[in-house]
Amino acid sequence: MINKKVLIIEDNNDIRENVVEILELAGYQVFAADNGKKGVDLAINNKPDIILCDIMMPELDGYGVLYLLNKNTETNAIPFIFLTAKAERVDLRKAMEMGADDYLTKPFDDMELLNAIESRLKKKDLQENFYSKSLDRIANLISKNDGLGELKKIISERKSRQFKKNQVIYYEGDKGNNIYLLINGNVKTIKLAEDGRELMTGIYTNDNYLGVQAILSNEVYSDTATALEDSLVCLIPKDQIEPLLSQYPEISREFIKILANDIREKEEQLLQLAYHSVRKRMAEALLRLQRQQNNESFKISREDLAAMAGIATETVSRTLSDFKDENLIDKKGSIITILDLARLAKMKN
Amino acid sequence: MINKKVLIIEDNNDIRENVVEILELAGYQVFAADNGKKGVDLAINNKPDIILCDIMMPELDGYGVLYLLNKNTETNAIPFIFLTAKAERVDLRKAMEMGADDYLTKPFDDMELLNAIESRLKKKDLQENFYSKSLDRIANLISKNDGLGELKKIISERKSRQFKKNQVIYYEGDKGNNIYLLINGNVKTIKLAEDGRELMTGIYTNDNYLGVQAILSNEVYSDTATALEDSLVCLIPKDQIEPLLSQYPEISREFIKILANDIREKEEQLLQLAYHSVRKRMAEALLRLQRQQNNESFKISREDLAAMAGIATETVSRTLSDFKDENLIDKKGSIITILDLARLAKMKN
DNA sequence: TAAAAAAAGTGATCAATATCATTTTTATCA
DNA sequence: TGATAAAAATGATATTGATCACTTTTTTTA
Repeated sequence: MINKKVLIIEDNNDIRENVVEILELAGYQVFAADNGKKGVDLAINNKPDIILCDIMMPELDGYGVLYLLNKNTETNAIPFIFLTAKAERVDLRKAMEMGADDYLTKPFDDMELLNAIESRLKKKDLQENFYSKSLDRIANLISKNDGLGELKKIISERKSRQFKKNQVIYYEGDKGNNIYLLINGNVKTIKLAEDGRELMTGIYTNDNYLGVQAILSNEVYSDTATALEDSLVCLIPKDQIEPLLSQYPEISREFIKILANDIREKEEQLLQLAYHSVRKRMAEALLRLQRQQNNESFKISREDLAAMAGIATETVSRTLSDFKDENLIDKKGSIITILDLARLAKMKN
Repeated sequence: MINKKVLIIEDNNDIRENVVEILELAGYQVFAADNGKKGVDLAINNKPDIILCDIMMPELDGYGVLYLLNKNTETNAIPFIFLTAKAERVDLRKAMEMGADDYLTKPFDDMELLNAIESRLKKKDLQENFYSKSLDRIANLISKNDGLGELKKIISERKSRQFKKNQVIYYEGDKGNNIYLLINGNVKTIKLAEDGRELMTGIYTNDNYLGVQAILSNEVYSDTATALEDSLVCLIPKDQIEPLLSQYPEISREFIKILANDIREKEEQLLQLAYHSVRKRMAEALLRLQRQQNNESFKISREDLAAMAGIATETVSRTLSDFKDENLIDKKGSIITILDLARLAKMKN
């Protein structure tokens, strides 16, 4: 087996050299950088299997490193571990939402370090394993004719990428670079109103494509996609999609269907927002979740429900309580179970 | 010049024979049917230039004849004149909205009959003339490469069809048979809520395509398209579109763009419906109309405005009155003029 | 051009739901 | 596990915009 490559980015010489020593002893091939900029360069040129990175650094701090590596399709799937002093822990949450996979609090001992690296590499392996298994399912979805075969090939050759709960996959207004195929997990797309309230424009699950509209129309993303739970995603770059579209009409057809469906759903949603009561909109949102998850039980925050139905969170709470009293649903914390699907669907107001 | 062909459908022998006699004397080639069914057959087989049709008839009444001929792409562009007894005038309005071009009240004299036919044929000629002139404009829109050239050819070979104000072009739930290219006029698409209120999902003007989503996804129309004013439309049948899609990726691309745009607009509308105040939604609707018509002044009913913004007509009246007081708009009857575009666009609530 | 019909506008009232403030429950972390 | 933070629920209140009933204006038709 070839030695795994580790990149350490850390400005403190003592710590950095110490880490290099330990890792080399443990049999890893180690690259080291003493600031963020050099670190990013090393990452891009050497494609390490895992990256350790300090937060407070001159030139480019750890957040910046993570941000840059995430933007790059060649490096965004590499596991990323932050090294942090206790004081910096406050804003670590944001970092985790940006896509960091783990963090180590300084000072850490040898075993802590080695365990963290090993377990993260193992998780990554499991993930890739899972991805290649998922490809069979996807292969079945994409029927067998020529053009779609090409699409399948591209998907199977791409690396998957894990997005953590609440991590943003793309932002509204970002230049569209990828179509995202959701292998496993749940993702919402939202639009932000001027006053900061958000409206959920879509909710996606296994085998759904995200960002199709922006890529195919050559525009920026028109909404923000956020993982509702840890989600495994395959990124299909625009420049790989485009030649397929001109060559294989079947692929265009496939995407046209996705878009057309999207329009139908959005029109339905429009009608609901315009004229349905809050009760009815709540019911519709619950049914949509049930359909999406293919399960009577699901976990969702009141905030997300509010964004789905376009109402206030307090009103969501009240309406859900009413529904529970009427034995339409059951709820325990953030887990909601639909008890009477038929009656929920027939709700008049 | 070849004699124009006239079809008369009338169960009363005296009237029918009299009409045949007059028309033949006037130099028309005349076909006659004594009931609706035979009339429809004759129309389909002989492609008359104009059809005269009684309303009250055995077998199939005049409305049924009009309905059937409208459904048929070969006959739906033929001018259609109703012959009606005074008593039947009450429900004639519906007939006109179904697409009848004129009506004659029985009894009518020779000159009335001949004038009606002649003026209708002349109008039809003018319309076709206008259509072929419009084709240049459309040719410029559709750029020059191969596939789009094919599309252009199809459009230029198709007959145009005139829809009258308030006439329905297609209904929500109808099997999608055509893409409609709006040559001239204004069309709205609406969805009907269970309680009968309608929400405008789109508004279309010159050079816009209608029904694309249904045709490309092979589904039924997801909304109802109605002419807001007399509108000239080119019908492009599904079976002519489909081979183009598989052959020419440029055409798929063209339609993909249309769909993607549609999604963007609908998402924007969703956000507005969800969180914007009535004032703001009214402002957005007015701006949308201004953009659409490319003119600060436009004619629109309070009812349509209500359907656009998803609010009650009375509230539309009130809000417009407020806007007028604030010198944002001017209004005279159903004609609204935007006075302060910038301030309307910046409206906060 | 007058009469009739339709559309638009207005006032009063009411219901739905947002908002604010607070309490209770659930989830997270050392 | 207990402490702390976050999420959910609840109560009181305010506001928006729908609805109903009616008047006025505009448009259509004979």
